[in-house]
Amino acid sequence: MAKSSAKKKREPAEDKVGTICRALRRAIIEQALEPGAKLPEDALGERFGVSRTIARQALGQLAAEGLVELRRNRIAVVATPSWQEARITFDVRMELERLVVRQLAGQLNKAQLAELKAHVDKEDAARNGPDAISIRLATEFHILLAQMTNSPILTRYVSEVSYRCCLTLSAFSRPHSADCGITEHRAIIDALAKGRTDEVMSMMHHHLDAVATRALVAPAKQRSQDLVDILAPYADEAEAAPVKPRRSAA
Amino acid sequence: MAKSSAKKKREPAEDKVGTICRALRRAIIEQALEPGAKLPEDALGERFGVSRTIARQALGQLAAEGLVELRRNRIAVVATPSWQEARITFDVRMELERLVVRQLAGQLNKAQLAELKAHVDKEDAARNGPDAISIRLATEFHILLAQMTNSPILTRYVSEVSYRCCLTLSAFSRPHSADCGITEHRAIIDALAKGRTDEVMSMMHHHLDAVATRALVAPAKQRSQDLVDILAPYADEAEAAPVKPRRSAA
DNA sequence: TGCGCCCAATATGTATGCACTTTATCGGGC
DNA sequence: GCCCGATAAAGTGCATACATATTGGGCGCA
Repeated sequence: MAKSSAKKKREPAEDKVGTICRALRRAIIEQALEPGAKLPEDALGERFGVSRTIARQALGQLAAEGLVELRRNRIAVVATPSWQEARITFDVRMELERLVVRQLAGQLNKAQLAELKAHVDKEDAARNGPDAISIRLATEFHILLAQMTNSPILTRYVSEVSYRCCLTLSAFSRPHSADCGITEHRAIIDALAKGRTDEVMSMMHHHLDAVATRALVAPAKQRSQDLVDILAPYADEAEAAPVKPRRSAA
Repeated sequence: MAKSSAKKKREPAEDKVGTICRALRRAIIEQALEPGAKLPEDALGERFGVSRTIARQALGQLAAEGLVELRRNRIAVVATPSWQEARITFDVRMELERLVVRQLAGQLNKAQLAELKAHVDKEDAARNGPDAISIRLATEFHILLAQMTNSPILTRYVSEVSYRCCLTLSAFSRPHSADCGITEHRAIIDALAKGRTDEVMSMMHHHLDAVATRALVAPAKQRSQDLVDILAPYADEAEAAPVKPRRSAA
């Protein structure tokens, strides 16, 4: 809302790379693109009406965010987070979001609080819709919080790690096990409004811990992954040698 | 073109983009490139013997890491962190590194401990050398720790935020005020070896807090920046006047 | 003298072409 | 029938070319 007010005759900044990135990000977190899905530069370029150059830049950016994997001379694919990485990813996210609410506690004005509540209402409305939408909205709630800190780097890190958690959810969690608790979101808003710093930090901690636990209770859904992914955790045991897991000829 | 025999030579993968990134990163954290320094694609390409395409990709990656600023249709420049961003950057770093040592406490083998000690010895040897080298080595110590967690994302985030802290140091700290305490590094290694998790987390916290405090005691050195940088915070109010909550500039 | 406009030099934004690598297809030997 | 090597197709790696935007300087006019 506030961001469109300062626009004058600002042309469509022509940010083609950003457009493609946003589209792909959304497709990925809504699970339209599952982990491992191929992303050929040609196809992307054709779909978005740009050349491979632009598609390639977009893929590069998403790779920097950890959402896609870029292998030399190979088709880029949607990243496939490993199970043990999932744990630490959620840990990182917990700490970052604790920082966010620490910054925000007691600092939000009425407009911001209203925006947050409106967003949770949207989550509520989408509760019975497809899982993917719920997950996206829940993630966007956390990103919205981060943006309100007015700190670019905190926003960037929280966004990235949240998207990555989304990806993890889409890789490991069973249907309906991954929804962010809407009630907890409301409680966090309330605690933020009242400026109870320690309390809201603790709430955020437990909230994300609950999400992680619900999602990672068991390494389910592994069946759909490639064989090498299933074997990855076992291969790690013997990682003392710098040997790289090579995919056996199928 | 059949490989006549079973000879499979692994080429050095020719990672040109990565090479340029590493070179620029190092130049930036050693303050050979100060914040605000221009980075024209042509010049980079010529210097590294590649085309603009590659130089551009490298700049894109560094921009994703927050080390360079990319403005549309304008020459890329080394990022100029703002003073209030510096505070939150160090906060993020503190939390991330607490996670690192939490993972590592009591888990390191002798070879790893020896590697850490050897690195601190290098820091010690460089103590009387140029500041830039000391800062780089101190930063690399923290990155080395992160790498030992064997977690790519933790490594990536710690690296990025550490580099960014370096950049902040180079922008704000006065000579000799920024050196990481070597004694504290040794103490951290010792506590890690003894597996005292809570203690080492606390030590890391205070260690980084001390670095931040030494570095950010006062917004000095602003004078050396370009005028536009000094005026940036004030310009922000002009262009986004409407409803944006204003942060008080020190 | 000083202000403002126009134009060339410079630099970025993007598409396209070519070389090389990987992958898929197909035919022959065991 | 199955495995293996050759060959074609597909895709990426990279450089170059051209279009467009910004910057700096010179010239004219008040």
